[in-house]
Amino acid sequence: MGLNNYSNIWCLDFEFRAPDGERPAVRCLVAIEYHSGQTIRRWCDELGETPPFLIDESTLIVAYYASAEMGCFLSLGWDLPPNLLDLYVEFRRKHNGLFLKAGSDLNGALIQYGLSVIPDKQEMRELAMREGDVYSEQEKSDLVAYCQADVEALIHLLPKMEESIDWPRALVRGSYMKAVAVMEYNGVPIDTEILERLRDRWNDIRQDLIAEIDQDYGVYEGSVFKADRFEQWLTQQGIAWPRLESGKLDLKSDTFRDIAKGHPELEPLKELRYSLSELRLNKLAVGRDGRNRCLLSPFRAKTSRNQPSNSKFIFGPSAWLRALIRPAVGYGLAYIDWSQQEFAIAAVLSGDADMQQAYTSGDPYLEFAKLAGAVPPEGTKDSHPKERKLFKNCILGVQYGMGPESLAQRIGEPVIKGRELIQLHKEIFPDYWKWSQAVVDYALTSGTLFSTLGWSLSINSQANPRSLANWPVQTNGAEILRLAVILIVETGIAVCCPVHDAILIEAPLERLDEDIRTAQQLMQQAGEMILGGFKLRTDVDRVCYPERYIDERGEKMWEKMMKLLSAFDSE
DNA sequence: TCTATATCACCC
DNA sequence: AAACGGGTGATATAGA
Repeated sequence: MGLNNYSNIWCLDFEFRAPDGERPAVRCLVAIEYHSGQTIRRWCDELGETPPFLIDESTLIVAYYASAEMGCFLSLGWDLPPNLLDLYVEFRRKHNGLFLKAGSDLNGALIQYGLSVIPDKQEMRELAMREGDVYSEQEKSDLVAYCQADVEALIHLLPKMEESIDWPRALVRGSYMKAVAVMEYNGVPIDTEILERLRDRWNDIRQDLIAEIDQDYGVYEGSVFKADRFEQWLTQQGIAWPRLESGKLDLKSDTFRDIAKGHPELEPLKELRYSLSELRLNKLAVGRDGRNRCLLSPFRAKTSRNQPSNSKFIFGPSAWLRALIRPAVGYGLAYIDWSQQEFAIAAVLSGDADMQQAYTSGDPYLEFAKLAGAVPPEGTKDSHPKERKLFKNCILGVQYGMGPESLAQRIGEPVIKGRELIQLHKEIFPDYWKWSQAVVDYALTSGTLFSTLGWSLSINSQANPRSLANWPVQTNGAEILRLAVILIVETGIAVCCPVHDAILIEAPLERLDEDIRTAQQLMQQAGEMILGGFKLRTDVDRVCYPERYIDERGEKMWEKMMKLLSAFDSE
């Protein structure tokens, strides 16, 4: 397996315009065949219904950040190539965890391999991004030349990177980049009418909230919370307030919550600070067709997770804003997520049979509580909610390496309770703890961790052991997600986006349930592929037009905002 | 006055 | 030194 398996290797790059929320508008394409040097240069009006070169099973397409190029294929109505190698992804894989001064973009990779960089031409990028499609002959030729420089760089980079390409799994990652392009092309349907109203009334809502509540405090200057004014107010009221080590007031919402218990007069201010921190939707990237689209930034995180911009992506800001997600007429949506995915992954990777059994029981949190003797065998979620909550917090905390103090704080119990819970976890799932320690030891001695499908992490000596122990779990989770997305997109189901351990799909109402079933099967299958046959469960949130997607955590906030909005609009 | 840093809030 | 993993981003304040 390798480059010599292919009779044609086309390195290619497009220039295109893609404003926030819109699909790419192609400007031009340059492709160079690696062996022959055959060069194809095309302005968009010279591109037809199929690519200007043959793409078959013996062809390899090579690009840097290939989701962009695949997005251009989709815009042009072309079939996506069967074999795709993304040098960005392979570069990330090879250097993940290392500090790269020049970063991981194309120039960063060129520098890393001692190749000459491409001068950054701001004017060329602006030329590609220009509105409309009227270009002079000179401009066209300049932009094509700029595009060609990138492809020539790829031609030089490919042999330098050849040795470190992780065949054949690089092709799986390439397939994911195709699926990413499809998801970015699809996007998430948004209720643009309410979005516009919220945006228009943004400042009114802010000012209204502040004016109403701050009259009793006088701690805001315009819309800015001033720490020194708050300090004055505290002195007047004779309230002692905790400080950070730096000497500044500790203004965490948790601190507000704790103090407000003894000083209920703080309650409205606490609420106000919370509400204001939630007002964020000005950067949400919504196209003219009312769909949220943004770069999903695959493989950006150290764990290879996608890392879309939180402000552009509808799943980035707080959960109440997700009520803006609404299927179009005749359509439905389904948010399908794996149940307790990381618990299951840890159970399988560690080979801890009791953890696996706890997962298989259907409710690992309750099962843990039963194994610990805190809940009788016949107990249920409803009969023992408090116990279940404690053991749930313990499981979730342990996954991230939480200590007894933090756990105790989280569950609002004395430290001894936190210690007791973690001790129970150690006694009941000893194989997990052995494995977890072994991962850290291996990481620190070998200097590298690998996932099932070859994603890797280079480790330096000051690595955080909690981070190391969690890395295989999160990384294999990311791999399961990628496989599932590849499989689901390939069946033709419309996937809107991934959300770490979940996938949002869209379908005409008459096909929705069938697509949900298929997607769930494929999500289970993806889990089995990574976890040696272990079966992961999934949960579904199903929304049909004219409903909107409501995340229960944000329901109250959404209603509050809608109330404010209609109050303003009826004025 | 502008930028860097610290801190915080949110997501999975 | 801290003791909750992986992230992005807004904001207030300190510092150049």
